[in-house]
Amino acid sequence: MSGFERFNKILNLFSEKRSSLTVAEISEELKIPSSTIYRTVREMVLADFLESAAGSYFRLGQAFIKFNRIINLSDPLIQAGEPFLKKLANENPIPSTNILARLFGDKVMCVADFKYPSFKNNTSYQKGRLMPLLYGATSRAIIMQIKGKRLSRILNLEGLNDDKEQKIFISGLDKDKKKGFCKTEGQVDNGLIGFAISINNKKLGIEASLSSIF
Amino acid sequence: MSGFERFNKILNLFSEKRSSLTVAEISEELKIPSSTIYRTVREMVLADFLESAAGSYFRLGQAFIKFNRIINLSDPLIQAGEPFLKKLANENPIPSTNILARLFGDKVMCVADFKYPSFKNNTSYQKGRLMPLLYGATSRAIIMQIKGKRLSRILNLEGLNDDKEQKIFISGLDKDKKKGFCKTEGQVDNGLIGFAISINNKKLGIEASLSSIF
DNA sequence: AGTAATATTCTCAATATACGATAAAATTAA
DNA sequence: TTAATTTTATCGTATATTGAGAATATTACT
Repeated sequence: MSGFERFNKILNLFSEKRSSLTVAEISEELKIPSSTIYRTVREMVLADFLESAAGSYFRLGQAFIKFNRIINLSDPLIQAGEPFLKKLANENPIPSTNILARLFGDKVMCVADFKYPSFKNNTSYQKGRLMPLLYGATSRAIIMQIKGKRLSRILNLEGLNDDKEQKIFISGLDKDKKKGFCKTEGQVDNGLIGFAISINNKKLGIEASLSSIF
Repeated sequence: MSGFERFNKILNLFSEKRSSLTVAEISEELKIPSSTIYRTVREMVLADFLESAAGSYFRLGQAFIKFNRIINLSDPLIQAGEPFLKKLANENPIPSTNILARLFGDKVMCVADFKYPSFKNNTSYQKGRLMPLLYGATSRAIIMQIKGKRLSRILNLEGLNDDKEQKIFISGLDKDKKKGFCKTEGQVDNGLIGFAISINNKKLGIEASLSSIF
């Protein structure tokens, strides 16, 4: 295993549910001797990718907050779209959450959001959370842009293996394409309605969507 | 140079001002052959720490957005303090920005903020931005907690080398300690006033502050 | 405080792997 | 199309990384 691979594997042990780990736990998970993990963890702490917490636990470090800020300030999609999100929320007569989401590999991630103050529901699309591609208007308006082999590869990855089902799904997408927007109800969050349109920029390699959820 | 070190050095070339780089630029900056950089960058792209942009440029990748979210959801200081920030802003008769900041090494970083909607000024303390320790109430309420050798080591690092000046600075801190809070005017942002109190938790190794700026 | 238990760092020799020079291929620009 | 640039692949060598185990430091407990 290469050095970087280990580094990456360690970080990916951290999750919403498991936000701190001991060296012993990391060592156990990755089946790597703890002397090696100690060394790597020390490096990562020094570089602020991890920080040591109480009880010999380690947590994700401030480097992520720092780099996240740089992305927010510089990402062309976020820069272009964020002001628009507020406008959208304020002009919408119904209180809503408004989301800018992007395709990364075979997952969708919300990269910017604006929640109208009086909108009280919780939505599953949250900045930084990876979401599956098949459900919800936010995701559909993205997958709508993909076609041919790439599309069916992704559908398979997402568990839509059956040929018939794929065809039905794709013909549904085609209808939305003609309409120019997606509307879904309760596909992701019970009781919530999503409206979405596609955004893309070939030059920048961006496949995204803009959506309102209410 | 170790693999991890290179990885870290590459990431730290990215900044607010320079948010995308080519392999040639990275190679030039780090004085490392581009064949090596290509290999490393490829690994980093694969792991979502970088993403390729238009014109053979590379940008910081979505991994940072993802891990930043995990931190926001799990960091004990943010979890405990964030709801309080809103309350503070709403109860304050003057529109303000309210900030939770933490010490990392020898720099202060804002980790959570809440800006009252009608507060229109821009403040230098922004989530994820590293700030120097010596100026502004936000930082003073943190450095107030440090003493002895560690304090003077940090003061030296921050450029306060003169012995006399150090004493003056420290006696100023002592006065604030007695008062129990810090108040500064225009030390960081012209025309803005900051109020701050210290927060710390030895068990968690957290040295922080809660501040209102208006 | 003193002792036991854990956590962390250090040492060192074997080995894997990262390195960089260069060539080849692929992509982009003209 | 050709030329220029970007990216990947190859490969022998040097070197950094590895893991076992010892040594030390820190924490927990009595």
